[in-house]
Amino acid sequence: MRYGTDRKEDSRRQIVELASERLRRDGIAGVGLRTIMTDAGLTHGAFYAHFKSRTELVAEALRFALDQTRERLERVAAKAQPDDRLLAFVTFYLRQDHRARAGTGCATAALAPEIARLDPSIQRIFAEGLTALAGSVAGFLPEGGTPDERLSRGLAILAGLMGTLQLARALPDGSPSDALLESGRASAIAGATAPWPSCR
Amino acid sequence: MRYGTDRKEDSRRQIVELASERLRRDGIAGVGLRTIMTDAGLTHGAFYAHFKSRTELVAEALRFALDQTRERLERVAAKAQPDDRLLAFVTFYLRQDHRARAGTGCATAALAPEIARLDPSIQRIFAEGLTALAGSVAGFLPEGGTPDERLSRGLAILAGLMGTLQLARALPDGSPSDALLESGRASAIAGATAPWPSCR
DNA sequence: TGTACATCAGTGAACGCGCGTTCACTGATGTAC
DNA sequence: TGTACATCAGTGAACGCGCGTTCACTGATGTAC
Repeated sequence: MRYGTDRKEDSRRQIVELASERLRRDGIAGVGLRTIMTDAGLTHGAFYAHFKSRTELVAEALRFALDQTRERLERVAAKAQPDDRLLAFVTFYLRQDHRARAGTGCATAALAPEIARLDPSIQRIFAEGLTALAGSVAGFLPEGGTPDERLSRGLAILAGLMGTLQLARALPDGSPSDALLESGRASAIAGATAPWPSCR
Repeated sequence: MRYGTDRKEDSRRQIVELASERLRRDGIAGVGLRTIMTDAGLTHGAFYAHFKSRTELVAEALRFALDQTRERLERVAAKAQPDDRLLAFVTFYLRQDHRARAGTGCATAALAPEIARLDPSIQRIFAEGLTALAGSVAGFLPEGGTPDERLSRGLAILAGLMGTLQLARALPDGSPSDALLESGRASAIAGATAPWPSCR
């Protein structure tokens, strides 16, 4: 080993982490390798010492973004009393700060439509991350229902929160966007606590 | 006038329409002018006889896509009895066919995250189309609430449907994706009919 | 401790390619007589 | 009705640029003695 023993691994980890931020902020089709490498304080030529292709980086960065998303929401919920976890999570998710910072925020909200257009290897990573995320949300729900029902409801709640956040981001900052965050919170709580699916 | 009197206008309309389909299918950052012009049976050089820039086309195609989305959902709802309109709309929205064909489907589901990254002139068009769309959805709701409350609820329902459709598209076709469409329908109906926001 | 050497993460020029955009030209059409 | 002309929607080569990718090279570092 020349250089510090972990130097290469540190660089690689940095690239993945900064790429995950860029992908979420600018879109997968919207960032180039030069931008990401510059973020990491390197030149673009060094890229292929770490990854065999852009696709490989996208896959790793997506996995990182999904893991980070789940860790953060679990950490927020863990700080609340069991009965308040769902509320804490929803409040955390539909915050102005989350609206403003897509780069470090929910990976599904930033990337879902784009994922559907990419190749199956990427979609598989997304599906895994999404299922794990929905499982976490399911853990915040009041008791009741089969595991499958709980997971379904977790996914549905996540879909609603994600859609609300996306629309709030697309609207210009201001009261309509703020009101949407507010009504999204109420709607998510209502959807999570309403009897279901018998309510139909 | 040489050529048929409407020839140029016909071409322009065709370009906008086909562009709106491509944008929804491949993403705004994912399509080039050559692809769109080839779709229209023309060569790329003709583009600037119709539009002053790519951005101008994106703006018009987005407007078209949003209008088409709203017209279709209103047409579907209009065919149902007043009390069944919401259900007809939700069922129409979360169909396998809609999941499969993003190009002719809901513009917000295909493009929301990307819109948030584009310039304000595009965001303004999106905000107008989205408000009109939410207004239509509000029209399908049971009576009650102020106009503002109804619009908020329309937006929240749309956000949930849109998010659900995006996630269903990102998952591989199959039973988890089908189940998500199903649970999204139940969740939307529940959210629309539940007392709200007092339910909180 | 000091010097010669081997390693290899990172550099930066270069590749072919597709992008948005420009422009001199073509050729199908309608008009004038 | 037939011919000469004017129009202009559309053609396709060319522009500079940034992309993903490759590769010969550099120079900071650790090792050997």
